[in-house]
This record gives sequence, structure tokens and C-alpha cells, in this order.
Amino acid sequence: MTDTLPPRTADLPAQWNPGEVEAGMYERWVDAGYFTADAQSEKPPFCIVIPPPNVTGSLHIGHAFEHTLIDIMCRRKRMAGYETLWLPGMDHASIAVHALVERALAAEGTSRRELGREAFIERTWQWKEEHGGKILAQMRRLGDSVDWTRERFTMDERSNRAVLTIFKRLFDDGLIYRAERMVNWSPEMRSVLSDVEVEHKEVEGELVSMRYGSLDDAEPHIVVATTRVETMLGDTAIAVHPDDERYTHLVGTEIELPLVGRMIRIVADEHVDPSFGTGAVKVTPAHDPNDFEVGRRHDLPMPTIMDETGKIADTGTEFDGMDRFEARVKVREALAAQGRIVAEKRPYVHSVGHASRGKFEPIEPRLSLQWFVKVAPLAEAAGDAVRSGDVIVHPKELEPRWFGWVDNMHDWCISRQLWWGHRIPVWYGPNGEVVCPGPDEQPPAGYTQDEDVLDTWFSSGLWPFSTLGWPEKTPDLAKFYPTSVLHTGYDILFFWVARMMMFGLYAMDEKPFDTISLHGMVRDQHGKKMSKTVGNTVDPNVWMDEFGTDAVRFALARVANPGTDAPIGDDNVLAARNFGTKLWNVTRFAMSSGASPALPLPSAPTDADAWILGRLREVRDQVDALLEDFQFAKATEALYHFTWDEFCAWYVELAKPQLADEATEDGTRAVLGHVLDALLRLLHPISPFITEALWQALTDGESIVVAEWPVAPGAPVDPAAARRVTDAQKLITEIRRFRTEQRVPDSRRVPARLVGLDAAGLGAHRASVVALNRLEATAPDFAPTATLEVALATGTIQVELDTSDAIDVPAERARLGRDLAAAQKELDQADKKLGNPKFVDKAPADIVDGIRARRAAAEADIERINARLAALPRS
RNA sequence: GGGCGCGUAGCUCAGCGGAAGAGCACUCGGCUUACACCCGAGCGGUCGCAGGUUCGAACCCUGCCGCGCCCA
Repeated sequence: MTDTLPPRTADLPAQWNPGEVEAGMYERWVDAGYFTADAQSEKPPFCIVIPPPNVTGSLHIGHAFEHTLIDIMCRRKRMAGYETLWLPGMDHASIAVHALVERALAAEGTSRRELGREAFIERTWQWKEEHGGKILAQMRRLGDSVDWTRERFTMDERSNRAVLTIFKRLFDDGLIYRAERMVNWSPEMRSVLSDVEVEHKEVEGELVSMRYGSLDDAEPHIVVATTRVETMLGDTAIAVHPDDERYTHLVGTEIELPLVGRMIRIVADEHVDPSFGTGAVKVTPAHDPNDFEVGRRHDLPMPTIMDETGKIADTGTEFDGMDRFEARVKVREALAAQGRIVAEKRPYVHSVGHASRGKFEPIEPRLSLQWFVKVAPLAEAAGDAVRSGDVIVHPKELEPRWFGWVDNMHDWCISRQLWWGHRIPVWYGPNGEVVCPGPDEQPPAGYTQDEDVLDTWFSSGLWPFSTLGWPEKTPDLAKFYPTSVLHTGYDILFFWVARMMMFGLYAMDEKPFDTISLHGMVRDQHGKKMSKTVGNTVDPNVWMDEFGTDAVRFALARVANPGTDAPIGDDNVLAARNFGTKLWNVTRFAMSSGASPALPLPSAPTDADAWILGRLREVRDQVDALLEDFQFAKATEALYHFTWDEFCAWYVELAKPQLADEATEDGTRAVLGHVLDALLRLLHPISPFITEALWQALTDGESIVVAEWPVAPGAPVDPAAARRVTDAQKLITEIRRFRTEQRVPDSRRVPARLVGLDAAGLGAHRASVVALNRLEATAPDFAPTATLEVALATGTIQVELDTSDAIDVPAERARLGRDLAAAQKELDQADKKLGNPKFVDKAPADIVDGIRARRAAAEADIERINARLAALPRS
């Protein structure tokens, strides 16, 4: 900091060139340590842990959106005096990386099994070092104010220890168990998936009705319908409703399963819907979740008829070895050949679960031995934390979604038949012993470790505290846990947020974050979901190249309404870029006019000064409250309008005549400098780079990153001054409108006399009205060709103009006609209300008075306009 | 099938009980020494439909129609 006035426009190039400046600026911020948090600080903490992007990922528009919003929060809090930690890191993305490396191996003509576990994992780490983490550089580009000294990875040493520690605790508490259950199997990955990794989608399939038992109508037979013909090879029963009289005589008997020849039972079960199809359903306990339950209730055999790749196996039929989809056709054909196909409905639309990762293949329900987390007690705590208000879900509309999930959560299948990830820390002894050693313990000699790894979300569920050092009692943990805000998309509320909440409450005995703030999905400019197949995706990196980072951030912030999807397209970014240019140019103008925040604010401000200073105070309060409430779009919009429509469009224009007047020029420079200084600081969290460049030039300060967040900039609102400015604006606008409609060229100076200005208290505004309307003083022989009346709050102004030609009477008549119609409509509406005795009687007095005042104003307007119309020459 | 939400200007959305708003698009006029990435003026809506509550409804309630999303 210097105590001399900083150099002026010399510092500011005529144009902002983001590409040339941003990277260097960012590295200076990092080097200066602005983003490095101090756990020993006395300042109040503000902490956000990054939703860890996949190590495979590169920055897409969803990241850009999420990071922009988080960065806005962090930068604001940092400026506002909080010890701010935004902790970066990445997720090891078990399935995604595993699949990626497997594909690479396949391309080389080998496989992970050929390579062996150890070599595979080594190879995967190597991939990570060489190709992973592309997103980190892109985060720098985006300006993320993360603390790089604390960067973490969900498979680093400390995360590993956290996983082992909590697994052991859950295991010892009986909250982790191993069981044979119906699971979601991915034949592609040859692994189980958790429920949340399955997406249900309507598909056009077939509904085939087929006849079991005898082909002789006199003998016992039964017709069942299915969308999955091939699973009949694993049927072990037919179920009917107990009250269904059509089948009462068959219940308890056996019938022959076609193609296989096995005898299967006919059982009565409450869960059968007698109105669906024939009212009889086939039961395949090992390959359908509902059938599994039926099988359990009736103690049915549960043969598995498919291997882990989705091929038919162990049925002893010709179909063994066929893929499930091929078998579906062949089995149907075989049944048809026997005359057992009674009906076929095709297409038959029904819902099928698909793997949300990988190739989006249909998942296969399969009976399998897996590890599970018993979620009931954990989920209850997660629900209670929100119910009690300890943790806030924002926006509140998404609370039901939270409860709907945590209150109905199924046990979480955590084992995956993959190699890349945290290996399950359970060891088996030679005689079936099962042990779970703690992080510092060794398994007994001769024991072998479980082959599977943990679901990726297991380690990311520990993220808010594993990143702060848990299970060690670190200063970071003491300072920053619980974290302040968890900000992420509503789409991973269940995948991730629910898990963090459960683990946080369990491991730390305290919530992992105070507030869950949810944003929506970025959509295209028409509000359509972005998808690669549709081709409507956008690339934030391309936008940053074209428009600069600040424009991308500003555009994203401007559409970020809490919890709702955000449509965005080129136009939005273009508009944001233009806004940056506007800000750049107005700062250049102010500085070239000698503006500086170091100058003392005028003791006798003009109306315009008082007005803009009051507005600044109001806007800062509004923006501050909106940002505190995660209303990024509204805060950004408020700043956009203040900057452009109030500061640039009005104050700066009003300031020009003030700068030409000795009495007001110094004060005007001070006000310009003061407002810009505060405005740049308010905008900095949204658009960090351009505001830094402008602010440093304007103030000669060290960095806007560590500048103070404005607390009470400007001045308290001066209502009288504000009203006079509003009046002056209305007067100026009305004259402009008249000029436009009378087609007076913009460049022509029009001699004019403003009658009644002093009486209306607007005497001091004469110079601005003249300047902004390109008027000029009247000569002694002034002869007005037109008179315009403008009704203001404090009086009516007559504007007498010499437009040098006869005025366009039809145009003027049309203009006045529109005004008259508007006033008449206003009068009618007011009369209607006031004519209703109930309104006058029951509505609050201030509302009634307001209507009366409007009525009076409308009446006066009508009288005035009619007089003017009458005075117009006939045409 | 269950739940949540949405239908407001050509498009995308804000407003959620007391005078219909914004951005973009569109029309007209302007290179007015910060800015044509700009300036000025303007056009544009029985707030999905039908009932109800209220002095008063885009806003609250009910039903219907049409769209999303989540979960089965």
C-alpha cells in the first residue's frame, strides 16, 4: 500500500484480455498463500470439502457450475473475515477406472486375470499418475480458491486408514454383515452394484403367455405371462392368490416345467395380483427380487441358472452357454414349437433396471453372497439430524426427497467384484473363521483376505472428516469439523450426501456439515437435458477460451436458482462477457476522470451522489443476504442491474455534468471511486479475475482476494434525494420519448425551456436534464413548437421545445392517446375497487389510501392529456 | 403404481395474497469523446383449464389437462 495516489489509466489496457492474464493471476494468488487455511487461526471457520471429482474426469459444465457456486461462497467468506478452507481432492472412482484399465488391457490382448491382481493395481496407479487428475489444472483455470496444500485422494494413505478404522468399528458393532441376497448384478462388470447405481427405464419388451403342465385341456395345466421367458429354466413354482377360485383345486399339486421336465409346485401367496394376466405367475427365486421373497416364504429351491457373465448355465438343457438375450428368443421358440405359447404382446412397455455406470446394460437380479451395511440405525440418525433442524436442507422443497430416501433405505451392498479400490479388510481362516483386523493389526498367519473391494461411495462417505485427518485428532479436524456447507447436485443426494451423513454421525458423533445446499442440473438453452447422444452438451473449457473465465462463471451464477435446473447457452455467456466489458469500460472512464476511493466522500453530496450511495448500501445488503441464502442467481442479477442500469446508465451520466462543475467535481470523483471499489469487491466472488485487475488499478491495493467484504458501503438512503432523482429520470425519459416519436435526430440540439423545475425542487438537476436530452439554452427569439407536460411526484414540469419544424401531429396524438388510455384504465380499475363498499370497509387503510391516490393521479393525468390533445392543431 | 415438482411475454425463467417482471429475441432511431461486446425509444401476457376461499388470487384450496424428475 502506498499513501500517494495510485497511477491511473496507464495501468489499464483499453481492453480486457482474460486469456493473457488469468493464469498468472491465479498462480500469484496461490503463491501468496491466500487460499491456504490456518487451523490455528482465531477467525471463525468456514469450510467446504469439494465434491471429489472422479480421477478419470475432466471439467464439464456441471463441475464448472458447482465449483463456481462453491467458490463464490468461499471467496465471500474469506473476504468477510472467516478462516476459509475449501479442501480439494479426487475420488478413485472404482468402477470407472477399473473398466477403463480393463478396456486398455483388452486392447493389448490381455486381461486383468492374466495380469494378476498386484500387477493390475500397479498398472492402474500408473494410469492415475499419467492420465488422472486432468481436472485439477482446469480447476486452476476456473479460479477455484482451493487449498492445494491439503489436496486429498480417496485412496491415499490417510483415506485408507480412515476406511480401515470405520470398517472395523462397523464390523464390531454388527453393522456390517455378509449374506446371500438378491443383488443387482452387472454382467458387463461381473460385479454387484448397489441399488442407487441402478436406473429404472421404460423399455419396449415382450409379454409372453405360456402354458405349463399338460397340453391336454382335460389335464392340469396353467398359463403364466412373463417378460423374461428365459428365466423359466429356473422356475421352481407357480404362485396364485389364495382367494383365487380359478386355481384353488391346483394349489398344493405339482405340474411339469416344460423344456426342463422338472415338477414344480403350485403355491398360494398373498402377494400375487389376481387381476394381472391369468392371475398365475411363474416363480424364479434366484433371478427376481419378488420371486426370491415368494421362494423364502414357501421354502422353494433356488437354482441359479445364469453365470456371472449373464449366460445360461447349469440347467442341463441345450440353452446352457447362451447369452440371456439369445436364450430369451430360443426358449420362446422352443416353447412355441411345442405349442405352449398362448399369446405374445409386443412391444410391451415395462420398466427395467439398468446399470447407471458403464454401458447402461440391463442389470440382472441375482442371488449372491455379498457384504452389506445394516443401515437402519444409521439412516434413522441421518433423518433425525434434518428433522431436528440440526442440519438444514436447502432449498427446503428438497427435504421430502431426503426423508423419502433415508426413511426407506435398504441395506447397502458394499462389496464389488473389482480390484481397484479399498480391499475389504476381512480375512478368512482355514476353518471358516472370519476376522476383521484393525488398522494396526495383522491377520493371523495362514488367513486369506476377501477378494472384493468396497463400493467407491464407502470411502467418499468419509470425505468430510477423513480429509481433515480423522481418525487422528488433528488441528484441522478440531478447527473445521463439522464443515459449514455441503454444496452439490441433488442427483447425488443419495449416493453421497446420505452416506456422509450416516458415517459422519456414526464416526464423529456429530453432523458432517451444517447445511446441505443443493443445486440443479445444467441444461441447454431450451431447458433440455444435456446428453452426448443428443449432442446438446457444452464445454466450459471452450467457453473459457472464447469468453474468458469470468464470463463463464458470471453466466453460471446468474442462472443458479437453488435446487432447480439451470438452462444455459452461448447467449448467456455472451451477455456475461459483455457485462465484463461494461465494467471494464466504466472503470476506465472513472479512472480517467480522476476517480479514487482514497478521496473523501463529499460532505454536501448532490442528489445523484446521495442516491447512488444509498443504492449501493441497499444493494450490498440485498446481495449479502441473498448469498447467505444461496440465492446466487438473484444476487448476481441484482449486481448486474445495479452496475448497468443504475450506476452506468444513470449515475455516470449524471456525473458527467458534475465533473464539469468545479463545485461538484471532487465529490463526484470520490463517489465514483467509492462505488466502484465496493462494487468490484461485491462482484469479486463471482468474477474474480477482472475484478482483481480493475480493483488493483483503481485502489493500488495488494489483492482484492484479501480485501474486505463491504459491510456498510455508500451511505444510508436519503429518501428525498432518491425521489428527486427518480423524478429527474422520469423527466429525462419522457423528453427522450417525445424526441424519438417526433423523430428529432439524436444529434440535434434542441432549444428548450423547462418551466416549473424549481417549483418541483429539481432546480439543481437542470444541467443533467439539458445534457442527457441534448437540449440547449433558448435564444431571445425562442418560439416553442411543442410543449410537453410531465407529471412528477413534486409537481408538473412544462417542457417547451423548439423542434424547428412543425411537429408531427398524428404521432403526437398517438403518443398522447396511449398515455390517455393507460390513465383511463388506471382510473377504471381504481373506481371499480373504490366502488366496492366491502373493499373500502375491509381492506387495510393504507391500501385504500393508495388506491385513492392512484385514482386522483389518473384523473389529473386524463385532464392534462385531454387539454394537450385539444391544443394540438387539427390535422 | 407411489412421491415430489412444474405449466407466467416468441424462448428461458423470476414473482407465490394487495398496481403483471427480467434476460434474450423482435421493431424503430442513433458511431451523443467509457463502452456498437454500445446508446435511446418501443412492441409483446384474459399468469394451463374449471370451480372454490377472500373486500381482493398469477399467488391459497379442490378437480381436470399437459409436462418433468425421483422411487417401486
